[in-house]
Amino acid sequence: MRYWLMKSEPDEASIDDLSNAPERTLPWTGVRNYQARNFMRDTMRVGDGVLFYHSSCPEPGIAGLTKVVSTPYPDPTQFDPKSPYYDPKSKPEEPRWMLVDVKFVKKTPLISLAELRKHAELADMRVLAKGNRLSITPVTEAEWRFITERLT
DNA sequence: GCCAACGTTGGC
DNA sequence: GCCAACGTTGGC
Repeated sequence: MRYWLMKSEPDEASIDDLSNAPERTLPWTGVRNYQARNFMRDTMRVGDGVLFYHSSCPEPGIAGLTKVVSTPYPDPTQFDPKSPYYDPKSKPEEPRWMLVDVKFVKKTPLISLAELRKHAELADMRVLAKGNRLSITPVTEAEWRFITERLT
């Protein structure tokens, strides 16, 4: 069992959108970064815990707890010419972008970026590293426990 | 809107 | 394979 933090712009998919989705589950579409893709394709397992993070918004921070509920499969938006995530270089017989489904577990009071930065226990979190732009980052068990037991 | 940081592209 | 140019991310 591993732990992750996944960023989503709430304008596109917020924790409430996830909560209101059928089965409270959404496919994690739109990742177009190889490192983030590799995490979903190669390392994630069904049942992994996911911190759901709101980014590029007035109040960035952790907004809820979710979990991985599928094995990897091709992101359908890469083949849809009308999608902003369309990738003309990707072919169905050799899909470039893979994703997993993520399911709502619970909403948390928003744990802001500033709050996360206050705690020495979280100082090494990948998502807080200077210059980090990865939308999916690993979270250690200690970080997960600190956040889920102490900050929510 | 700014801009630092980073990933990708493409010419060579 | 190098690396400059360009595009994107994302907090502020």
